[in-house]
Amino acid sequence: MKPIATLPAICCGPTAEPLSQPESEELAGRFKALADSTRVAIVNRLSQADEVCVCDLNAAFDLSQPTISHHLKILKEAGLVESSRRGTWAYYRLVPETVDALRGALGG
Amino acid sequence: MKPIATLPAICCGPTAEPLSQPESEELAGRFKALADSTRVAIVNRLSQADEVCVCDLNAAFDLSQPTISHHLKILKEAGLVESSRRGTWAYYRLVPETVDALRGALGG
DNA sequence: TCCTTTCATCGACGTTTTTCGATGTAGGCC
DNA sequence: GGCCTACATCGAAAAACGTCGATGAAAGGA
Repeated sequence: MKPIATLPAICCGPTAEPLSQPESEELAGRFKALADSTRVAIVNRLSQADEVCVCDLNAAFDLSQPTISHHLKILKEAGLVESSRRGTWAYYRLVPETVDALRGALGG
Repeated sequence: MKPIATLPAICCGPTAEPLSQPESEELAGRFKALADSTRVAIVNRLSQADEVCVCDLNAAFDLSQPTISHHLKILKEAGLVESSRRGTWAYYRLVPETVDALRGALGG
């Protein structure tokens, strides 16, 4: 999914204007990234630290390592998360701008 | 899904605290209701009027009437929408408290 | 009463998603 | 080089999801 350049259109607030179909799809795609309890929990965890090692996530959830990797990929493609490697380890962190934009889409 | 009694826990903001698994599931369930472009478009439409007749939604989307009904059911179960019947017609409207709570869960 | 209209529900189908084990890749250490 | 660790990717199985046509239920009119 392409990064959020400008603030996305507002979908649901009192001042919302009609959404084009591509805009609806874009918003739905980002909400889909949060439509899984594991991914919500991962984002929650990332929001409490500057960055988190994948190894910690693997230990924190009762899921296989490929499954965690899969969820991280979905979050990254949605632009909610970014990663960097240092040595053997991969660290993930939240992209606050995307979270903010998503919150803005809900109005307010 | 049970109605939002208190404000839900914050999942993703800078001040977020660890989420229990039921809390993650509850949040993910609400995001899932918005994880479809048709439902985003329906919510967008509802946000622009006090209430909307199902017949108008059927006309506005290039989908079958059962499909629209199905999406409305999902939105209603998520607490994002409520409905009432007057005569033969059913009218749906947004539940702003739920949208606000969801926005609050994203931090801010 | 019978017919029409509006909407919800049912049953089925194809697609997408979640999950796993197996395998691949790359870094660090001996 | 050889091996171990950390992580990503692949391929497959099961579950969930979106969609439709057919049917059901309830209201209004002739």
